[in-house]
Amino acid sequence: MDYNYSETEKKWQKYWAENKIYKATIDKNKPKFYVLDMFPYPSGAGLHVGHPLGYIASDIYARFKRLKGFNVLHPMGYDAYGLPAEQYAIQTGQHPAITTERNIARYREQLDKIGFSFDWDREVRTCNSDYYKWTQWVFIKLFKSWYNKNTDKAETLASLIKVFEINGNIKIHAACSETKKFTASEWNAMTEKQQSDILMNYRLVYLADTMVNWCPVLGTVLANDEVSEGFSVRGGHPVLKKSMKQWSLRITAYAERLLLGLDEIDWADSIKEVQRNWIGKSEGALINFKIKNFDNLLSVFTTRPDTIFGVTFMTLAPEHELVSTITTPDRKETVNNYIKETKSRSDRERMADVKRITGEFTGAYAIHPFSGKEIPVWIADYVLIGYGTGAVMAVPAHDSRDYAFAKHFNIPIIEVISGGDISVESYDAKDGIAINSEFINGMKVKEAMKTVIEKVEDTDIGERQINYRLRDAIFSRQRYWGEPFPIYYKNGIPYTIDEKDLPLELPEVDAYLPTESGEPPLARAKNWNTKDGYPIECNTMPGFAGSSAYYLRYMDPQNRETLVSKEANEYWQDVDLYIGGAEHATGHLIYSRFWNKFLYDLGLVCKKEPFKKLINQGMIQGRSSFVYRIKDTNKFVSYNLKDKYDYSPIHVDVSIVNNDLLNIEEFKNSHIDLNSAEFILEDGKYICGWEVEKMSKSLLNVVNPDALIEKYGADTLRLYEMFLGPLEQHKPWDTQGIEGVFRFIRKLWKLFHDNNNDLNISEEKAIPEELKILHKTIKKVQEDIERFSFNTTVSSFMICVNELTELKCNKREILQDLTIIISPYAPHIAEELWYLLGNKNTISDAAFPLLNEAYLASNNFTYPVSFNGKMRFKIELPVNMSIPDIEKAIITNVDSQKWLEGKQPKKIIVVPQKIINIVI
RNA sequence: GCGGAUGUGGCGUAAUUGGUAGCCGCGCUAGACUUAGAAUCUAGUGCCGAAAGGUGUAUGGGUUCGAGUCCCUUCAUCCGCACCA
Repeated sequence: MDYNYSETEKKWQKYWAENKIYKATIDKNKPKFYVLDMFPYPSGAGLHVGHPLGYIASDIYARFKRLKGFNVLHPMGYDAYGLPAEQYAIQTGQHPAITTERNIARYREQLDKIGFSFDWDREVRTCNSDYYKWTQWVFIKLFKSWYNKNTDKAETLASLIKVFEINGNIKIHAACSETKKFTASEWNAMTEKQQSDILMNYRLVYLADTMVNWCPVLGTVLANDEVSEGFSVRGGHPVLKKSMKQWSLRITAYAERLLLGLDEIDWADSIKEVQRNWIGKSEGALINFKIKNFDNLLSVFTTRPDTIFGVTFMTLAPEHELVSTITTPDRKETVNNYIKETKSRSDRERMADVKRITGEFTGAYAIHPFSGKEIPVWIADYVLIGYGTGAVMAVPAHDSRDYAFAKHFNIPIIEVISGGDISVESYDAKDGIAINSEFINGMKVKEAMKTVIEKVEDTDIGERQINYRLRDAIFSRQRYWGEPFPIYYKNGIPYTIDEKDLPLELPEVDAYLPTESGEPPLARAKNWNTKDGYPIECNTMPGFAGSSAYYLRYMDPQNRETLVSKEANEYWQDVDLYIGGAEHATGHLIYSRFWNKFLYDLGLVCKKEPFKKLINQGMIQGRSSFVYRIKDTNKFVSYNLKDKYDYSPIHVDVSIVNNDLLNIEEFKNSHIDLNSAEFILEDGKYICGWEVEKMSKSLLNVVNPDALIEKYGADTLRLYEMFLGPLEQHKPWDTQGIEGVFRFIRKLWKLFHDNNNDLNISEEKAIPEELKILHKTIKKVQEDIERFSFNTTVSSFMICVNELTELKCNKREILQDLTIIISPYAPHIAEELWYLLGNKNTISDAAFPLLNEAYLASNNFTYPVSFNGKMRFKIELPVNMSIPDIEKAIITNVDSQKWLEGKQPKKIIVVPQKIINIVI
């Protein structure tokens, strides 16, 4: 009999839950620490071993911080709205709430078994009306706000209306959709509908006709981050571009602040880079070109104003509004045909075939603003209507796309920046001297840019401009299982539902499908009207709505008056450590930063950035096993013999493979066709091959944490997940290796117990050697955990226990501190040992032992001695020995003589307490 | 194409600041205990070599007394973005 993990773990989990050991309350005498996991979407498949990786890491960190005297907030909840439950509902008629509830129960059961220190009293579920009330509430705030570029923050719409009434929109500097200028009297004369339409251009959530990503299979529009290469990220269904009236989030107003904020937060460079990319800032100039014979101006955005004298043609997107106006009659037919052709090509086709160069001349000419030369105006699909002005000044000498186009259509190429060879390729680098460029000749690129922009502004033909790739986020979904919009329509004008009437609860419907007229499922709801009979919005909010402020709600989850109280927000402030997957880089992580900045502007939260430190845990990959079927037979050949046959590899369930050995009986029983299978064995065994793949049901390589907990206990699982390797790295799961950690747990137990499994603790004083082992471990563990190196701490625990076992150390003085430092990793066994040592409180209330460097000091140091950088032997010398003495000692040493071979060393390098290197 | 990350034994990995490459664990080999197995324990285990020794951190080069670590080159894998003007 040794350690009974199963009984012990259950006992302490019960104790922790019943005594609410992990309940967090505001305590101003203690510093706060907020550790957050990205809350899961509770899928029907339950957790596999990859899911809890991040939760275990954050739990260890949370428990560690608590031992270090912090007041730790460590909550958990569920991102409960989402497509899978709804798709399931469509198929089965089962209400998604029921499926979701069931999945949550299963998740909770699995999570509980792992022994997390979550404060479950703070649980949130995005689909609960007392939670989504606040999602709707923020929506209303966004609806009633506009972005003032002068103050660089969001303000309430009332302030905007006041300005309109006095000055119209002439002086307003706002983040807004394109709006005609109007005066105060014009404003005051407008109908309510007209005013509403104008205000829509300013609101931070707005209703507008937008080109959206329409996914016919899912029956809904999707945001840009939910689409990848023309397919939906969830489900992989084709996505089309379509113009529809949709709610959008004016996240572009915050582009610059979202970009700047990245410099203040401690996130991995890779993910910051992804966000910078997504925001896609480019600085340059907006320049207006006159068009020959027309009054219209053609404005283009360029990041290379320095190359303006190299413009030899202009290119418009085929959808550009000027195309129909300026195309000459003789070119009309050709141009129209080209437009028609481009329209028929989907985005996906366009992307797939980037190399194809197409375009047509419109017959019109633009006038160069400086040289006055005539420049032909073309249309081509390499220019995107959605970016900049949808038109470019083409400089073939210094832009590779323009170059390819010019070559293809035989348009002149003028070199204006020296440094490249434009007969071969375009010279795109921003490095060189301006030539053939009148007033900027001889200037370097940077100076030339500045000079041109100044001239452009002075002569009133354009202005300095910054562009962003970031688009406003489409915020409505034509689905059932999401937050209803707190919006109703009166005479076609959208109004918000009164805040005091929130939450607007999700209604029941008879089917989770669009109506026959194509309206979203909510249109099926009975009485989906206000009490005055006005129709309520039928779209629902997207997945990221509910996750955008959940970290705030955790601070004050039961508050019925507000999203988060000032007191709670000022105490918990922001998330100190956030752990989750990198797949949310451009979705959740950018939306919630936006959401937070908006709430900050309104004075509702005190921090500009929600997540101070972010760690993206790596993916746990599956280790698939294979058997090899000889073609056209029911015979299977063992791994090392397979090459003698013509075979095909077949996935086999990893649960019937142990250490690459196939359990033949279970394999035969796994399918009727295999009952009569024959095997070609090696040494009487069937050896399976293996490969690292994604962990997935279909590849038969899913490993379930419950089964491992059953067999080895939660502490072992926790330690092993950490032991696998660095948290941020992707790594394959190999169940085999867990045995080593399991042995370690039992070894730890044995330190405290005799051969009869009776507690056996000595009260004797520890010897220096034992103290050195302990304090070496304390030092290593606290250093490693602060740099999130969890795998190395597990090794140092093993080393520590190995060394103490060697010394047969069972002294309380050592073991009690060891129990504390190990408790964040293996909380159950630690709690049990703590209890057995006679402590009455929970180990979570213990203090992390203080490091005493004095125990680590040593009189001697064992120097590795190298000759020309190669280590040859070791020598133990006193640490206080002077360098000349060390040199003397080493030169006269017998071992040195052998390596010197009678030669005189050229040089001896002594790095005290590091190394000795002799150069010969 | 651009940007980012990674590359060390049969496998997962370690080496925090340029200072003993391979810690810890898996696996493997041999042995002990056992009727047998499991479990446990002991020893060994980068590669070549009987040994002495040589060699070795994706590749090739460089800096240095000394490089897995710094610089340059090439290659491979993964991720993100992709006509963004």
